[in-house]
Amino acid sequence: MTNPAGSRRQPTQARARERVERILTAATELIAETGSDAVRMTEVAERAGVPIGSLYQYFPDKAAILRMLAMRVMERVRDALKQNLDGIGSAADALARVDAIMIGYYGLFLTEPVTRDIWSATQSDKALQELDIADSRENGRIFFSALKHLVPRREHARLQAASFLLMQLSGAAVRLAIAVDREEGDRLVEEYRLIMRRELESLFDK
Amino acid sequence: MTNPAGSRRQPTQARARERVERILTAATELIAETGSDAVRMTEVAERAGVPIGSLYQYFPDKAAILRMLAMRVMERVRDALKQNLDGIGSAADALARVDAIMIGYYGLFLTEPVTRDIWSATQSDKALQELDIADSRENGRIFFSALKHLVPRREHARLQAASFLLMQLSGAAVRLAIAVDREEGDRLVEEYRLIMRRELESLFDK
DNA sequence: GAAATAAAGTGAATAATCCTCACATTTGTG
DNA sequence: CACAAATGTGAGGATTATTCACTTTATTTC
Repeated sequence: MTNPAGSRRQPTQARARERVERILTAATELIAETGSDAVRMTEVAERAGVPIGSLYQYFPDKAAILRMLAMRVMERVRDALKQNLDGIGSAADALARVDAIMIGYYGLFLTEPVTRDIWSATQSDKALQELDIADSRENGRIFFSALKHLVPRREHARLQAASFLLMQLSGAAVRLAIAVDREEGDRLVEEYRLIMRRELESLFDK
Repeated sequence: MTNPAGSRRQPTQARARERVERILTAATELIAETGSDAVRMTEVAERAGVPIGSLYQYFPDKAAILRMLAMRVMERVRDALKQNLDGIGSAADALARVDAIMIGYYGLFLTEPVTRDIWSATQSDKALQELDIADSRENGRIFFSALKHLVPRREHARLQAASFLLMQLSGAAVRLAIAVDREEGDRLVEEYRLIMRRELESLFDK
């Protein structure tokens, strides 16, 4: 079970790794074109230029492909989060960082429609919902670590809960924003940034 | 297309209405037992004690059944929302109402696990995600109407965006809370109530 | 560098499951 | 009661995910 997207053979040779990439690329394109439900395994195989059997060599089932793609998006978001949170100096600094995180988060999906399509599909199965929650939890931990030295007197339990919750709410806000038209989405993200800022101020207070 | 869950024959005779109820009940039970993905149409038919053809008499496809169930849950939530928002007198009153709404919202899923299972499944298909957004929008309108007389000077666009966003975030917060263990869920809902309260205060301010 | 082992590749065949449709039965109506 | 409308039925067609027995290619061993 070393393959986190499910358990099948792990590609070790370069040839196999390329093949897996081809499969993922083909799946991504098809999801963007027709939505994840309408994607057929044979289509993925055909577009990737591999026989159907090869798909099942590396992915236990169709959902695993989507899971893998979702995990890659999550990784990118997490990397950006880490980078944005690195070396926070003060409370004021933290507020600016969080603002930047949200703008970047939203921007990622706006500028890469393909990424958005994958992300939207990420709710489409129970395993993915669990993955999403685990992801928020992990991001929450990172967020918590970055902030806790700024609020040494704030009880940890609350700060942890707030971090976890904010990560999940941020995802929800962004998902909503990219699902509506651009103008409204912008307004929603702006409003959410105010909410987040206020929550942080509240954690910093006293 | 009078049937909002899709378009098929609308049951008019009592016999047919009962049948539809039996189908929905059976589907609900199976979703609770195995998750919506694993539910087979033949199983639903068998448990409901009707032939497979009858399912398709009233539901165009499998997703329509889930859609119908989700809509019923949404209706219940909406009714509770309306009731809780009826005749708000003051800003302080509004804060109390919103608190009650969240507690009731969370409580609904805690006390009725079956309802929770349906609700969790509500993300499992694109049409349902759209339904969820439309639902938040409608709830946002109701929320907006209930509050706008309290903040006549606040620009409508922002209040509308905030209402819409809060309804969606509330759903996300509750979904998260019921997905984790009880203790943590309680803490998350509590934190979210603070967030919501602060957002309202901010709208009332100035 | 030949033999042995492991990894990767293959696609026709199988299995799972949704959904249809032509016909039977029941209910409502003049 | 005769006729129309609504409802009920389930074997089977259609689609599509997945398997698996076998071949080919790469890597390791001696």
